[in-house]
Formats: sequence, structure tokens, C-alpha cells
Amino acid sequence: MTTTNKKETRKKAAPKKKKADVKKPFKAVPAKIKTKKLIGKKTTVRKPAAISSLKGGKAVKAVLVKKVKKIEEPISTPSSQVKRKNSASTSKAIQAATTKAIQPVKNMALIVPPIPSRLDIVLIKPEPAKAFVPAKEEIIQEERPRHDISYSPKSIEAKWQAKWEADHLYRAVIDNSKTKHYALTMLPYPSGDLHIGHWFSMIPPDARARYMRMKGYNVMFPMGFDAFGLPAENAAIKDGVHPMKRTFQNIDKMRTQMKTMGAMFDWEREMISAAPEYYKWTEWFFIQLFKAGLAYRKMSAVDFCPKDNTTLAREQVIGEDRVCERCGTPVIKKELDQWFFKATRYADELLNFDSIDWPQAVKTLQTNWIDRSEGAEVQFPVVGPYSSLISVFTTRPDTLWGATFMVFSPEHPLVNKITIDENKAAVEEYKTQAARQTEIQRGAVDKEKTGVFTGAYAINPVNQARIPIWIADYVLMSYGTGAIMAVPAHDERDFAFAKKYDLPIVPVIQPEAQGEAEQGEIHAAYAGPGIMVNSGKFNGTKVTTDKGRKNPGIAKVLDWIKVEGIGKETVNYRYRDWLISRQRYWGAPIPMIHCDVHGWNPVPDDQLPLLLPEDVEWLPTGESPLKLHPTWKNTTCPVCGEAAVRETDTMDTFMCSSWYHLRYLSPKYDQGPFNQTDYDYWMPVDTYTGGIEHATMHLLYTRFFHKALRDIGYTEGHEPMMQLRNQGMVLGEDGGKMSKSKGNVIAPDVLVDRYGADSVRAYIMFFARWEMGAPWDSQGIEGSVRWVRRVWMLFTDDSRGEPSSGINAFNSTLAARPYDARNLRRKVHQTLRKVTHDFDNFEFNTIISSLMELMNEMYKAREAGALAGSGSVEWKEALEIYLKMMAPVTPHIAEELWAQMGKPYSIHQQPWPAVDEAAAKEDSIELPVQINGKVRDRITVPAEATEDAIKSAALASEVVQKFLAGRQPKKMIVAQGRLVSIVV
RNA sequence: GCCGGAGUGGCGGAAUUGGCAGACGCGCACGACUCAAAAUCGUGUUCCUUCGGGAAUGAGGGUUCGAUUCCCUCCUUCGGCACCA
Repeated sequence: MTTTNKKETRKKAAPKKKKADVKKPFKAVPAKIKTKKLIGKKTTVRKPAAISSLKGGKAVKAVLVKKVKKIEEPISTPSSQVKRKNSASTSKAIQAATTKAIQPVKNMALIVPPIPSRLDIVLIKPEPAKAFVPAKEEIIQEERPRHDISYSPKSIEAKWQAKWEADHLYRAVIDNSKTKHYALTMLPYPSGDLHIGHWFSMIPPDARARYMRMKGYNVMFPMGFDAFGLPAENAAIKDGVHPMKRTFQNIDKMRTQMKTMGAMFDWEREMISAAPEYYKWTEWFFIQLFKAGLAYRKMSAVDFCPKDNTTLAREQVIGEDRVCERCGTPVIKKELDQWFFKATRYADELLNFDSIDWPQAVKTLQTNWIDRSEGAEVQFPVVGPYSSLISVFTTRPDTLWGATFMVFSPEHPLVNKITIDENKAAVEEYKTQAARQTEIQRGAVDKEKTGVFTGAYAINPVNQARIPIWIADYVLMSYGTGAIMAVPAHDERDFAFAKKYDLPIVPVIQPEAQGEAEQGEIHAAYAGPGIMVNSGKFNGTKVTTDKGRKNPGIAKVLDWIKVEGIGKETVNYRYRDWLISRQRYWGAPIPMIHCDVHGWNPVPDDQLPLLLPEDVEWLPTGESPLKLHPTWKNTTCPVCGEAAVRETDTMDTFMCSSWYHLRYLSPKYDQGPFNQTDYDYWMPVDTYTGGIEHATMHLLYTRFFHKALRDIGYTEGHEPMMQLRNQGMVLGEDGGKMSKSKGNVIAPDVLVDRYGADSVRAYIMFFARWEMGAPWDSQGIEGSVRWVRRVWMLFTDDSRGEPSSGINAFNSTLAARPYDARNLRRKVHQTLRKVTHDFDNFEFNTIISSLMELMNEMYKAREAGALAGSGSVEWKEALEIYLKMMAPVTPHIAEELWAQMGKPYSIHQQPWPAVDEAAAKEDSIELPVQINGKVRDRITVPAEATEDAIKSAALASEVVQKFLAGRQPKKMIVAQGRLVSIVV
């Protein structure tokens, strides 16, 4: 994840004293506020509890008061930092503080701020800070009535949501006259509660889908639930509620919550992976892959989580400590017979991203995950009583002549056979110890190399040298062939091992600069370029640091070993086949039947879906409840009809999410997973959005799945998703990851209830860069709330158009100033250009900024009086374009104001306005004039001024003349439309 | 150790291609309105300053008339991988 917590970082790096803290004591205000603010600052108590429901039209802010001890210590204030602009107001304030602040108010924590010594000059000398510290948490209630305007988000939002749904406004229907746009956002797991992170991942893509629709695309924007999985089953074990019941309840709740967002989800296309009509086809796909030879069964040591009682895929085991992705328990190894998909068959193709527009970070992660390395597999004959050929993989066949010993992984199957009798005891002991270590961790980087000699020897096939065979735990059974040729002169690990056990080190690559005479004792492994030495006929061959065939030395040796029959050129991957089996109940059953005579066969199509039995018991045994069910596993062989047993494992849930984008195409189709007509129109996915945490899991599996289905004949094209964009993560206000246990979860329902969905949507798009994410800030939302309300005022309250007395007295001065209507048009079209650009590029936060700027300009224009109420064309155009630009972001208020303007329903079916480039163009521009790189003056020139005209205008400037002081400019650079730079 | 992000005011962030650093917003300060608050509206708000100006985009160097942007070295931080042969 690229999410960074900059706030915290910077605070840690530079813990500066806040200015506000220093000044605060001088601004004494009534205790109510003072208290709240001090508490807020000192203890950073800005919890979700600060948001509460609307009460009688007045917002009630509940502030949770926690420990306030810190405030007791007086702050010594350096007098230099204290500035008093107005001593009268200060003493007035102090008076207020002393007369009012000291009286405790009911339910209120009273804290007298620390008083700096300079206050002695004031008549009243308050007591030293003596805080009333509440023993426990208390709630302070602060009345905050809202400015009374006619904007009522609740009724507007409910009204339009109902109408849109009744009108099927967002239903995606095939329309061959339009270009389709399939916008997909990763589906949530139905944990039961939507949090603000869900909104962060859904609202901006929703706004963009809406924008694409206004641009004229036929947009499909579906939503569903990834409903199988561990948490529901764990909960079932814990408190006995059936996973199905819990899951579908959660889905109902989350769907209701989601609908308050006012998103354009086409709910008629909803899919739920745990519904039989969906997992029927998950099972069916498994069978297709099995029939195509892509599914196989293998006994293998798998990573197993003892707490969740389930096998884990490699990528579900996290970090150095090798802990379970979900619960953090250290994983253990377990030998089980399981189903795999041959994902490695597509390894090379998965490395090719040519046809897709995906973030570089994801491409790099996938590339590193697959980790392809080119090299050779070379056969080394074993000498002695047990004669055999040992295969090793190497990326450096050019160093074969330097292989002075071999090392086997302790688990290598040949170890027992080759070990000579007198070394057996030592080897056995080492193996036992290594096996124990695997479970903890074998891979501490700087761990000292250890190993044991087997007593056996092999022959280096290139020079017939007799070399010893050792075992050591630094060689892994899971990579390559589980055995290596050790070249200590040119490999760091082999070098360390050779040094420790005093094994021969023969250099075979010599740096070109180094003469033969300089050769002495070797102190480190050399991995750089050079020429081959001690390598028979290859002596003198140049070797670079390139990998594979690009390296001339490697290329020559590869050709030669092939001719000699010593080995062959191969490619090795770190990527493993996809382990599908889970010893769990709450997943799609693996639809396979085992018969003693006919082996494994798929459940016949007419018996699909193979349903999960509902009457199961959850016992914390580690066995799948399906295995414990008395009858479910008993069936008959599809081939011979004799008694047979079902597979009791279920599928990894990533199987379900590998094809959900296809089910959205035809969610109710029952003749197949999807309808071909729908596929032809909608696929591939045009824009896919979601978190980057799925880079090496879901996003790799779904690509594999698509390619496998393509080869079987069900899908077309090489990739399922053309454009991918990742959003960052929303952290809690404390900067930590949101979690229930930390109590820092922000619930969107509460926000919507208080501010309305439109304001929350706007803030979600505005508060952080979408691709970065940021810690949540409850206070900042006020800005978006004000924006939405000010827009409402702009459209509904004409009274402020006329210069008036009172509040707007200052307006008369503005009104006196002429306002050129072209300024408004220019700003409107410049904003439109910017907003269009930003929607295209997923830059959501600046969309809101631009709209705020334009609103400010519109207020200015209206208050200048020239346009207000006059119904000028410029003003009307501005209003219309403004609402259209707002519509994707704040769909409800835009629709409401659109209707109030008397425009035809619905604004969401209006075309996106076109930029009038002529109107957007500036007629005169202000250019900064730099002298020796420093801005000294600004000149205003016509937009189309020639370079010469600009130059002379710059030189005509008094300021410039002053700085030139009679000297001649050495050089003058005019950056068109940017600036003038003069070098003296 | 390797790979990939990120580092800009008190805070979130802005700055199409190398061209006015700090848009927009939060917060804060002051003012208007108010009995008073809240709300609303307005003004100001990077730092230093002898008021001329100077410094500043993690640190240091380089290229350039000009660098937040390009290059080199380093630091911090987040994420991924890690005895991968």
C-alpha cells in the first residue's frame, strides 16, 4: 500500500510548539468555549462521538471529555512571541474570563487556562491554574443552531432518491446507438456496517460514472456483495448464528445504508456470491477449468492457520513472522490433499501489461510477485553407491566452472538416499532442527549459515571436478529444484558458507581492470562484470551484469550445455499454482465426486447448483462442518452409479470474485453464467477501481481466470479490465487504521443524518487526494457543508443581489465597481475545462476546489449588481453550467435546483456542457517580470501581445529600470503566457 | 538488502509541459451583526525583517535565465518482497 500518514510523520519529525497554544491564554472567552477548545487541542479528543443527531433543528455537538491532566502545567510563554494588538480588548477579555469563566457550568469541565507571567500587568491576577478535572468521561453539550435557510437535505434527498428509483433512472440497458462504459468498483464484503472507507471507494467512482453518462456514454455501474468467507463462519462458531442468516441480514442493512449515498448503482443487477443462483456458476466454472486440465489435485504442505482452521494461499500469509492475513496468528505447515489451478501456465502472459492501463505500482507488484528468472537447469551426476542425476537451477550458468560444492535443501527427497552411513546421524539431527525452524522462521537475513556434509559427492559436468554435497537450510525446497550448485566466488551466500566450512573457492569471473598478478585471497563474492577465467574453452569470454541471454557469457554457455547435453535453458518463477481448497463451510462447494474405481469426476451439470446443506453444526474441531455432516458427502459416482463421496472442501472466495464482473452482465440469466449478447455489448470492464491491497491476489487471479476462460472459449480479449485506478485508505482521526477495537471508525450514516448525503459526498471527494487517502478530519467537513449551503443560497436567495444596508452594507462599494460580464463567462468556461479534465483524470479533490472558486466568483458578480436579477444570458448560462458540473458530485441538490429553475427532468440526463474556448480565453494577461531569477514586477499585456511588445513593456517598467540601474540586460527570455525573465 | 510510493504553512491539500510556490478548504485572528453567543457575512493569515528586502517545497550538491517539477548523493516514512540459487 502506498498510503502514507503524512500528518503523523511530520508531527513526529518536527514537534513544533503551536502558535495557537501560545496565544490562547490572552484570548479569554467564556468558559464553555474555552474549555471545549482547550480540551480539543490538548487531548485531541475529536472522536466520532463529536457527531450526534439533529435535535429540534439545532445541531447538538457532544464532545467527549477525556483526561485533561496535561493542561495543569502552566505554559511559559516567551514574551517575544506575545503580541498584543489591542490592549483594551485584552483587558476586556480578561475581565470576561474572570467574571464568567470561573463559574462552573452544569455538566461542564472548567479549566482555567495557564496564565503567563506577563498578565501581572493587568489589575486582576487570576489564581494559578487550578483545573476542575472530571474524574470520568463526561459529555459536554454545546448548542449550535444552524443559520436558518430553506435548504433541507433530508427531504430533498429522500424525494429524489425515490423518484430516481421509481423511474429506473440508472438502469443500464443495451443501447447500440451509444458507446458503452462499464464502470466497476470492487464489491464489499458484508461485514454488517458500512464505514467511511466504503464511501471513499464508491463515491468518487460514482461521480465519475455519472460524468461519463452526461458525456454521452451508456454507463453500467453495478454493485454486489462478496458474501462468502471466514468472518461469518467464525461468528457462527462463536455465537451460533448461521452464516447465511447473518450474511443476508448484513447485506440488507448495508444495501439500505448504501442507498443513502445517492449513487447511480443499478440495483437490478445486484449479485451476491453466496446466493445459490450465483455460486451455481462458480461451481460450473470450476468444472470447466477441471475439464480443461487446469484443475488438479496434489498432496502438499500448505500454510494453515490454526485459529481460523483453514488453509491459506501463499499471499494470505503475511510478513516475516508468517502470520495469517485475517487474524494475525502464526501459520503452521500442514500436509493436505488439495485442489490447485494451474495459474503458473499463464505466468509469462500475466507479466505482459501492454494492452491495459494499470497503475505502475500494481504492475510492479505483480511482476515481482511472479518473479520470473531466466537461467538453466543443469544435471550433476552423483557418485557413490546411490548413483543418480541431480538437477539444479542457476541464473548464472557462466559460473558453472566455479561450482565447488552442492547444497541440498534439508527436505530434498534424495538426501536420505545419498547420505553415507557415518554421516546419517548428523544429517538427521540437522533435518529435525531445520524442520522445527521452518515453522518459526528460517529467513532471518543475517542469520549465520549452517549445514552438514552428507558424505556424498557429485561430478561437476563441465570440468569433471568431484565436489561434496552438503545440506543447508538456506536452500529452499520450494524454489527451483531444491538443490543448488554453490559458486562461492560469485555468490554471497555460497561464499559465507564456504568460508565457514572451509570449502574451496575458485574465481571464474575476473574484473577486467584486475591483472592476474593481483589475485590473492578472496574477501568477498564478486558479482560484477568481467571476463571468464578457469573455465576451459570459455576463458576470455566477456560477461556483463545483464540477466539471461542478454549477457554474452551466459548466452554462449547456454548454447554449449545444450549441445553437450549437460542441461537446458529454462525459466523459473516464484509464482505458485493457485491453491483453491478451503476446509470450511461458508464457501462455494467444490463440485467433485470421488469414486474408488473412477477417481475424481465433476458433479453432473443437471445437479448444479450443489447446495450447501443448511443443517450443519459448528464445532471448533478444525474439520469442515461439511465433513461432519452425516449424509451430505454421500452420493453416487457419476460414471458408474456406485456409492461415492463428495469433496467436502469449499473454494477460496477469490474464486467467487474472479468472475463477478461477468455476472453483472446478466444477473438473472439461468442458461449460463452470462448471456453472450450482454457480454458482446458490455465487456471488457472499462474502468475498475479499488484498493491496491488486492494487487497480488484478486487482481492477479481475475486476470488468470479471464485468460483461462478465453482459452476454453468463454471470454474474448486478453484482459478483463482495461483501466485500473486505486484509491488510498481513509484512516481514523488518530491517524491509525480504522477498526472497531480502536473505536476510531467513522460511520457515514451519522454524517448523512447530520449534513445530508450531498455534503458528505462533496467532502469525501474534497478532503484528500483520492489515490492517496488521508486520516479523516471531522472538522473539515464544515467547509463542504458551507459550500453546499452557499450554492443553495446563490440559487434561491435573490435578496442579496441588490446592494443593501446592514449585513451587506459593504456591498455598496462593490456595486459601485463595474463588473464585466465577460469575466463571469471566462471563469465559467475555465472552470468547466478544469472540471472536465479532472473527471477524466480521477483528480476529484480539485473538482470541488474549482467549483468553490467559481461560486465565489458568481457571488462577486452578483453582488457587483451588474448581473443580479437581471436575467442576463451570462448569469443564466453560469447557473445552468454550474448545476451540470455539480450534478455528478451532489446529485440531489443539483436535481432540486434544476427543477426549481424550471428545467426539464432530469439533470442527470443532460449532456455535459461544451467548453467555449473563446470565452475561456483571457484578453489580457499579467506577467511576472523576473530579474536574475527573482520576481520584481508584474506587467499587464494583451493576451496576443508579441514577444517584442512584451519585452518593451517589461523594459518600460519603472521597477525594472530601477533594478537595471542603467545596465543593459544580458539576456531576455519571454515564456509565452508565463513570464518575462531578464538576466543582468 | 532489493523493488515501488511519499516528504510543500498550524492542518488537508493546489501548482497541465521546467515558468508568479501555497489555489481551494479547515483552523486561527480581527471586524460587522447580536444584550450575549451561535449561525452568517467581511478582512487577514508561510517564516524572518532594520519595511529596503531576505529565506523557504525532507537535507546537500548539479543542470538551467528559471527547479516543488529534471539528474546525483543522503535522510525520514509507508507499502511490497526477501538466504529466490
